[in-house]
Amino acid sequence: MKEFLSDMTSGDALNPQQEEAVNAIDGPVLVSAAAGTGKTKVLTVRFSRIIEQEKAHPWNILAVTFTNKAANEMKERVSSVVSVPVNNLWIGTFHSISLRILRKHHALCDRTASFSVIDTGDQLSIVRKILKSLGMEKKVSPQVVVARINDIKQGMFGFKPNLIDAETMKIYNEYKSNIKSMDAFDFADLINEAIFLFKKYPEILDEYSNQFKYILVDEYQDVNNVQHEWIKMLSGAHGNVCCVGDDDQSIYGWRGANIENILRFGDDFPNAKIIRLEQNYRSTAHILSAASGVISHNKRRYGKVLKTDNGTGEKVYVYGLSDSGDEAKFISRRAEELNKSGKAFSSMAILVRATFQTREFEERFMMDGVPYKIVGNSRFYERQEVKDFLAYIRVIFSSYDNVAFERVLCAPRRGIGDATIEALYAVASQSSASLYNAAEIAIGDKSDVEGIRNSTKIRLRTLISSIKRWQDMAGKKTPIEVAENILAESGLVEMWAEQDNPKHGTKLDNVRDLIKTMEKFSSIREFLEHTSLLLETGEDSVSDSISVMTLHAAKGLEFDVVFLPGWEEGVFPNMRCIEELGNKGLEEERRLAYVGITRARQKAIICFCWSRRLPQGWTSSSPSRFIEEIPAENVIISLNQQYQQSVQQKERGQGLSYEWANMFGKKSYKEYCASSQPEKLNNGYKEEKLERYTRKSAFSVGQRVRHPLFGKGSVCSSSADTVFVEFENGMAKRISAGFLVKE
DNA sequence: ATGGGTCCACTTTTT
DNA sequence: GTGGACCCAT
Repeated sequence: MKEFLSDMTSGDALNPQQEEAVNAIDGPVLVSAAAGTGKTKVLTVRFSRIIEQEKAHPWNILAVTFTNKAANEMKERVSSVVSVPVNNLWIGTFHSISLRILRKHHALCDRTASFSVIDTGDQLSIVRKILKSLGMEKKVSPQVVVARINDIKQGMFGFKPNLIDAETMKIYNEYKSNIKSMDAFDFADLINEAIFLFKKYPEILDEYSNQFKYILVDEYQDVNNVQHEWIKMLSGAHGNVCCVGDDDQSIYGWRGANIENILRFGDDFPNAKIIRLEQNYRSTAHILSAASGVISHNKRRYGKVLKTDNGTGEKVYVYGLSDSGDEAKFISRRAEELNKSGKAFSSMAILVRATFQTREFEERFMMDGVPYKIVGNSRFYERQEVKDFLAYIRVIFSSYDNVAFERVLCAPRRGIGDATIEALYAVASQSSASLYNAAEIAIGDKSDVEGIRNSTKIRLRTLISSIKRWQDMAGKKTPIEVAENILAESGLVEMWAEQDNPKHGTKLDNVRDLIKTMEKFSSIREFLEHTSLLLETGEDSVSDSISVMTLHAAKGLEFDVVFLPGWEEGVFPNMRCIEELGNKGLEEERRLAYVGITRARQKAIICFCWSRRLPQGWTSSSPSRFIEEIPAENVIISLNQQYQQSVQQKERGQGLSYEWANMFGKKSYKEYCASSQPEKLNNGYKEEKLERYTRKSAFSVGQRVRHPLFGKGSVCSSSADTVFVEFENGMAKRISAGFLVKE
């Protein structure tokens, strides 16, 4: 088996704990690997060592990761050492591995070989339809129903389905039969159906557990109950399972991840060996202590001591700014300065709690000419034009795909509307056929479907014949040729051109980007599989750019400099998390904070704002409790001038709130500033420099103003042309400066 | 019956 | 800025 190793890797320098983790090949092993301790290295070396010791062939090792990104990285690393075609390797996400298994046994799960995989958006439109048909559209929001359906499927209710009320169950069952008639599975189904197969057909389980002699699981702390069962079943025969994870980085509880799975590994797998990796190779001591300080406030955890030889380094820097625009400006300037002093933009990242925060940075970077990229869930596949285009491809591939066909009917508008679609659905359910089949029936010469006029019938006929032509092409030509033909003849291009806003990249360009990736696929089927599991799109790693992404997307990555904006109560920790899940939610938020800080090799810069532009409007906010939780000796806190003024204002008016009192160590704001106001930032960046960048506003903070409609009030914060005012009638609003008169 | 308009609430994190 | 629900002119 050594012949598969292109290179002997035993020379890789591993520390004693890593070495132990790599060599404990047989039997259950849990590697508790804290941030930056070489977890990926252990996994890949272990992979090749199994082969090196002639324990198994490369295709007898199953490696499961959580994200596609992690899977791709692992594939890359492994294939640099193991000379086997990537397609023979079983490295992938739970979803992609399950999909591979289901494709092979599709008939046993009541699906055709070309079943499709639907995404959350599709789920939403199906549920919307169901709610309408049950007359419940006013009663529950489809989002809530979809979330609930996924909760059920992800094993959030354990094995007690009686916890679910009858109404939800009714929708749930309706949804299930809908999906089946569409010849589709949703994400959760992929894993559930695999388990179903294993249970119902023991010979299939045997087949796979014999094949997978060794199982490696990455990010074990994020495994949900269903995935946990999946692993247990596959490893049951031999128990050769190695799970790597960090309980302090479990951040997918909302998706069903159950942190208890990692905490109780020893109960699940008796005689399990537990190995801890605590030597950190990534960050400096200040950063590590800051992160450890924060996470130590969590109760339910293994607890660990992180060590580093990387030197003391710089303290974590915390900066208070007046508003989210200032925050973006500050980070943009700071990044530019660091870049001028020799740091590549690509070694810096901005990690946000929620995607809406990225917008402010996009705008700022565009203005300042700082190269940036929004990483990860770019929502590319959720773009309207991408979905439009993919709908055509999906219909060509599977005529059962109702969601896609409905979209095709209406994009572009072709004189077919709600009434026709409803009529078609009626036909479909009557003859238990798909929407597409219903259309085929309806356009027949003799058919006379109620609610469809003759003119509509002609339009439908044109569309169906186009689709038939494309289907025919798909059998003979390359995916790209088919795609180009669709673009040319569907009318999509014209529609997008009309909708396009010249400010952004055009919709056609976005779709062209997608079409470019089709090159890699020899069939539409392969291409759709790629898109259905939302694999990475283009590699836009062309230029040296700063990365902007969510904290979730940042897990597993590292950067020299990490900016952590938006550390305010409500944003981070996120209010809804705490409301919905209480202390459990708070602990998960704290783990996110831990993930964020530990991404940094050299510098971690945290920001918080006095007022923030949220999607709904402006709010004033107080600093995140996580800031207080950073040990004082590892952090420098300072406030910009506008922030100071705002605090003074507040102090004078109604006294410091409880958060403030904590924040400043029970001192008044003035005492606080006197004692700890730092003159310089670590690299000589002076306070006044930031001020110079701040455009003068017509109104100063605290200024009394009058508005023609809302009456008198005082200014809380203001930028050049917008002012945030707290009115005497209790309202607080963001007002354009032109409407305000000084009192 | 269709589609353009306008008003509305809504955005936590992802396979 | 975004998508959906709803209204009204065609």
